Amino acid sequence: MNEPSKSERILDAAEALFAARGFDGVTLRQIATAAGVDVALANYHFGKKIDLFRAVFERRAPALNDARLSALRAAQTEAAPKPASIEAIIEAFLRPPEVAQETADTGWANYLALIAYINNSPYWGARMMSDLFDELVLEFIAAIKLALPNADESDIYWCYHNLSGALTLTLARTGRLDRLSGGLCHSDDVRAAYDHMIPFVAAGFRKVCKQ
Amino acid sequence: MNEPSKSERILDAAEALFAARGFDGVTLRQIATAAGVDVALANYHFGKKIDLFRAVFERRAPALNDARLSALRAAQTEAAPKPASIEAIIEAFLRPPEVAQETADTGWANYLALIAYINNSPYWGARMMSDLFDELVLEFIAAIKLALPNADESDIYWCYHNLSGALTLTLARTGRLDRLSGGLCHSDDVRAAYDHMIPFVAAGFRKVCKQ
DNA sequence: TATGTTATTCAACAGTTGTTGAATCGGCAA
DNA sequence: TTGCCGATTCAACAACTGTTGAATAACATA
Repeated sequence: MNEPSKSERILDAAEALFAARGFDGVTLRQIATAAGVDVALANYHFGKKIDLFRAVFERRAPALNDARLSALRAAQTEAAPKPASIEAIIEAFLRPPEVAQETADTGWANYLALIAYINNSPYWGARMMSDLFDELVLEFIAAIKLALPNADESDIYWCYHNLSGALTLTLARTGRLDRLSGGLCHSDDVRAAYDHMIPFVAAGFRKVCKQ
Repeated sequence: MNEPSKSERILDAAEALFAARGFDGVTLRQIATAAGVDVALANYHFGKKIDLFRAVFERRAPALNDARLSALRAAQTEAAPKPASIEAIIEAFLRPPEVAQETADTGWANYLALIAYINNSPYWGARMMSDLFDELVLEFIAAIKLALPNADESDIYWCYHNLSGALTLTLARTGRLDRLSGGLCHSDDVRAAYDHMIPFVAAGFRKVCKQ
């Protein structure tokens, strides 16, 4: 495995630090120090600080979108000619981030925590989220409409909102559940989080959409 | 209605700005300007910046905790001698923040957005959240155990995790659902958000805890 | 080798940050 | 009035911020 370039090391360090402390909580000097490079190099490669942030955010998005979309297509193919079930659709939406979180590469875990940070910020992040992920989400919404043909469209969106919230908190890995449960649940146990989230969300969809 | 004191105006301004941009995204000068006071006054009344943040965070917590706890007790009393149902318990947990969000006082909406910000940050906020709210949450967990007597304890905690995530995203009011749904759903419609969240979450609990 | 191009560092800038100590204001008691 | 004390402002500090232009290094091409 060859050494990552300095430009990649900057992205990695920025990814980890932005995820942990947010955009304003990190300085370019902290990033540069963590990456072992000079402060000016970040500007040289990526421009302004906000552009570095965007570069970090965009780096892994295509891979995540691709994994989710192909999982959805696989579920649809398997169920054909009937539409895929909500359980299968939600599984296609949630397993890729689970796999990414479980990877030895901690960069993926950092990246997903960064997504959680942006998704929850009422600030400028909303635009960036929409630009990168809305197209894919609408693909899943369309699939859900087929799975629940009699559901009100707005009900489906509100259910997706709940799904998105549960996923976001899981991605953030705050570790609060560990303390709350007195050690009964461990946030390290990514598998358990998703194994509980998938049936939880699927049941919610069925109930609210009355099917 | 008498004018708020300058110290209260500082808290109000800090509440709104911290909620919108996070701890590091706001300067004391922005807060002072919004409150119409001198920069040094925040230090005089509250000490360091982090202490001002904590003061904002602690100001409305007791009122929220009280509202939730009395709603829980009312639900339990009404159901006695049987235990309160999960639907009733979840309603007691969620309606108080909904009412607070609907209040004409925008301070409450700002405060709840601030809670969402902290609850999702892997950073130092986790400790503050636990200190203020865990005791109350455990009260609700205990009630849920009575409602679902055969459930695994860890399953209940994971379900609460999902509930907490859905609520957190609702409190954040990012407005992302508005764009995603093409205007079909409005984040202003707080009532709709909670009317969908409560049955969604209740069904999730029942499914995962097999009852 | 010499040359041009890219990558990286150095040094410094103007502006902003949280924080503080002294000064001023306001009301209230003696 | 006088004196006192909390509230508020003023002025300034040292440290840090993002950003830039020049200087240097590394490297490919010819």
